[in-house]
Amino acid sequence: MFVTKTMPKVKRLHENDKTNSFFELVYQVVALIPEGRVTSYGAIAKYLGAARSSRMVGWALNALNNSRHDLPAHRVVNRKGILTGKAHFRGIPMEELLMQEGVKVVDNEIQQLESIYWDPNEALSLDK
DNA sequence: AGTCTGACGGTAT
DNA sequence: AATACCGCCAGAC
Repeated sequence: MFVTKTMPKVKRLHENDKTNSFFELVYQVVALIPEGRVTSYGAIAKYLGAARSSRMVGWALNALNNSRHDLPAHRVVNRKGILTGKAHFRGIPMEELLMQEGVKVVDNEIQQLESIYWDPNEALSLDK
């Protein structure tokens, strides 16, 4: 399920299969977010070729709630660095998960977002 | 089958 | 600066 250097393939997969692969693609990208870094729903959507489907990224992560997984969903925040998905976390709070990785969070908002922001559009650039 | 609802984001007002 | 609007589309009814 997880992909590393084959992300370009992911794009092709998306083009070929427009049914329900979107969630899987989201999970693949989320799995690649480095510890201590965060990205946004919109950035993931854009990387998957669905720039205007950021809401679906959140929806995809929401679907994780009822199943076991090892995805760092807490590393996905909105474009301003606000922990908008906080309410959906069970067990360890999203904020705490981030703190454990050294990410500073104050009042639901990530501090110094720019310095830890991880953009799949750059990190997983197809040009590389 | 039709409607509604979002872990969003951009564009307009 | 703040608010409003709406496209996106899979699922739940």
